[in-house]
Amino acid sequence: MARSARTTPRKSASQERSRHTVAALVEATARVLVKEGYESTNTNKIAQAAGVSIGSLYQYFPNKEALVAAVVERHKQEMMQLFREALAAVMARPIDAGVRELVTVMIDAHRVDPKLHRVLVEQVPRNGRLEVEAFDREACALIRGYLEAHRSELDVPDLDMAAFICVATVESLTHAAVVHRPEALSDKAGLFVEDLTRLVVQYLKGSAPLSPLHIREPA
Amino acid sequence: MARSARTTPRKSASQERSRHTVAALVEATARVLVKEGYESTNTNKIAQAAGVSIGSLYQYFPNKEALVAAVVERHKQEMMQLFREALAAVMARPIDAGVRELVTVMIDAHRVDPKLHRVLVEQVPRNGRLEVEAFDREACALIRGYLEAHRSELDVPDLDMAAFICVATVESLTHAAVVHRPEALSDKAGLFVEDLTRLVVQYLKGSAPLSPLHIREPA
Amino acid sequence: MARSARTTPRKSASQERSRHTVAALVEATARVLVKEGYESTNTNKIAQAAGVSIGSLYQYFPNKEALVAAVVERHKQEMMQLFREALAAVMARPIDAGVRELVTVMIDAHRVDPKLHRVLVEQVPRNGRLEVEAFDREACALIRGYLEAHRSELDVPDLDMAAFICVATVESLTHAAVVHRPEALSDKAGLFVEDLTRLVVQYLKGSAPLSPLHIREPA
Amino acid sequence: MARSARTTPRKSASQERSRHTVAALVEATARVLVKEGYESTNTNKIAQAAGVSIGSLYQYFPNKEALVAAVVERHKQEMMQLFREALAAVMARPIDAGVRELVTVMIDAHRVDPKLHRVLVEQVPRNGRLEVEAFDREACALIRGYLEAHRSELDVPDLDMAAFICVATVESLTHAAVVHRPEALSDKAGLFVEDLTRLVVQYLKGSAPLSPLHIREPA
DNA sequence: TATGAATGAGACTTCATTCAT
DNA sequence: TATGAATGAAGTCTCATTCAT
Repeated sequence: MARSARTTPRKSASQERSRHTVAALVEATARVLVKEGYESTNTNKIAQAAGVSIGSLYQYFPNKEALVAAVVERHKQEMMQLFREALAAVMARPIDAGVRELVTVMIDAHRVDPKLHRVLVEQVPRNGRLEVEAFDREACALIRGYLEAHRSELDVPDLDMAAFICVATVESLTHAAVVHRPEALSDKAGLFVEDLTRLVVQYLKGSAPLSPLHIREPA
Repeated sequence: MARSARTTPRKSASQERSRHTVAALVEATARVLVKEGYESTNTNKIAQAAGVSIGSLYQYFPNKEALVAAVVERHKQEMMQLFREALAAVMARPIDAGVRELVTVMIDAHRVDPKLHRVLVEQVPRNGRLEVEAFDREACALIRGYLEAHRSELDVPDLDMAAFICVATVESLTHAAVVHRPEALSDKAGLFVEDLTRLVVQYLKGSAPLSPLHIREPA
Repeated sequence: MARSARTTPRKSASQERSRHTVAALVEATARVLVKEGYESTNTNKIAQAAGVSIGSLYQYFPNKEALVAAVVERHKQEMMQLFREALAAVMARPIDAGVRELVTVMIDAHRVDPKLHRVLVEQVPRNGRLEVEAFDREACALIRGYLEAHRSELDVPDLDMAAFICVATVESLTHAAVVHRPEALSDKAGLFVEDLTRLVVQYLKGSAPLSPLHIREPA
Repeated sequence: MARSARTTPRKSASQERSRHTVAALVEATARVLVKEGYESTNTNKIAQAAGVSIGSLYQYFPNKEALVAAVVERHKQEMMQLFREALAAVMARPIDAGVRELVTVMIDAHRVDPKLHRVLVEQVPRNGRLEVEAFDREACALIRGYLEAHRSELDVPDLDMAAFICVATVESLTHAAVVHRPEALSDKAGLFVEDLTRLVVQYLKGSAPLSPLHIREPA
């Protein structure tokens, strides 16, 4: 199968035309992915959709996975960019207002190209190499910074754990809502945002410690 | 063909030998899936692993997808069974104790066959037909029953939304922890369970109305 | 492939139940052939259509070809029977009335089970063994007898050739009309019969010898 | 699938190399068909016989049927070409000389590649799509033109019917003779041509109205 | 650098036939 | 004698990738 190989572009596309070809290929991959699904996506279709010969495709990408990886990367960067900007804008605000804002931004981020997002999350195999890795390390690190800056507002023992839980919770609930319960976002607009915000904020602020009696010893 | 075709078994395996063959095939599919990953899994390997001829495989399953769907179904049923039992046992207990128990069970459930679970969730394409659908409707319905029974303890506006959020949160955090942060489960044993329980319980009990006033000092 | 083998039934179906099973299989083969076409006909479908197990099928027929051959044979016998009867009834009548009658009978014969006839003629491969052999030796022989009995009415040099030409002409034109020009049989009812009769009768009676001038020497 | 799919080539083979490949495939199909018969012909054998990879075969033809269809088409064109030329050459000649010439040409046409012709006619399933359609519409139309030009020589009520009968008669008798009675063409050379010519000419000229009175004494 | 024809491994699937029960 | 589960040879077709032009 020769399905070993790297997942990185072949040349750095220094020249103008090259850059254009590469961009066309990545864009075409995204389009084909959305239209056909991962299984039915193949390099011939991609090349055709890009208006590029199959030979040229392999000039720039060593294999199909590399193309998909490029799409994933581009998509991640777009979402991350929104997230970074939102976080910067929110850094100084207190937890609950900040979280609500971030939650709103995450939902919007999932709506940038929801069909593509869905294909990437649901159909693209994640073999270690090719991580959509929703609960991304970078997002965790960024959020950790925010939490640190607001340490005094929080009541959690471990910031790493807290960051992980926040990121994972928001990401997965947002994704689930966008994909499986679109009505939760439209019908009862606002309700989902509020609930999700409350979920996170209360967790972080830990207003009501659980009664110590209920703590079970590890099995 | 763009991957059409059904995903349901071909005969109901009325006779003894058939039943055995079908079981062997499903089991073999699970093993191959874990060992090879979804992409490299093919009907020949499955037939061989099952000690069955390729012809017999196609006697009972129209294609690879149907085999994988059977594995998914079996896996879902196993997890659901654990979940149902736990819920029944916990029904009378108050929210915080109950949630902690359920969270514990869910984590255990993810450890029944974590490698298989991971493959099913991460690599099996979910084309609508073949839903792993982690945040399963059935789980939501069951949890909704539990929440209803404890309505007085709760402070949430919408039980459907609450059930959805609980299920999705626990499922995805548990999965993420098992898969991406195994250390969170072993290193700081108990901490993850506690955090996750707290996350859910505080959300449900809504003890702290969201307002910037509620800033608490660290414990 | 093991596609060598005989084309004859395995047992003589001496017993009652056997005879019934054999008949059911032949009938089922005909039905499946009509419904599915030759290519898609297979022994499993035949067995199922006959309400007989695949094992039993092979008890009576060594292979698929034998089943089809049995259908062909049955069909040929049915048509032949009509032909024999008509010929007997017509034996004493003069050529043109006789031919008209025979032509009419042949057309009717093609309408007994035209769908089956079409499948047998158009789709069943004729590998020497399995001859539909439209211009059948037997028909030629029978017709030759009729022509002999009317030798004085005829103007043909060679009765074998004449019989062959008559049979082949009527058979192929009738078949072509039934299959490709059904309108020729319905729209202008009678016209086709008249034309075909005239074609044959004039040939046999040779009313107008071709002018000897036009005879070309063999190349 | 019950044999769906198209029967038309995939690309039009614009480039030189392509054209060569396509030609090689069609030629190889004809050779394999003759050597192995339709049933045993398969795409692997064709590709190998063409000295082309199986992949290339599928680049140009979607399936075996399409290849066979191309062979049928080519064969039909070749025969049609002979027929058209003969018809043009004969157009001005009177019916009996013209018909004799055309009959001779048709026999010769069947001898261009008689083995292939036999396989195409006898073994290739004719599923509507893939019509050998011996009594071809085009031939009927051409002959109709010839008959029209000689309307005054004829005594037939309907030219369409007459054209159909001529074409069908000559085609099927010629085929039957070539395939089933080769001796009729060699042993008594000329006799078959004469008989067939007489058959057609007398039918067309209708010199002898059908009536029992017209009994003639043997020559 | 671009092109697209060619490649061929290998996946999928069918179905005639056997054989243990 | 009937059954139908099992077999596996054989065929179809796809698609990632190469390479001559």
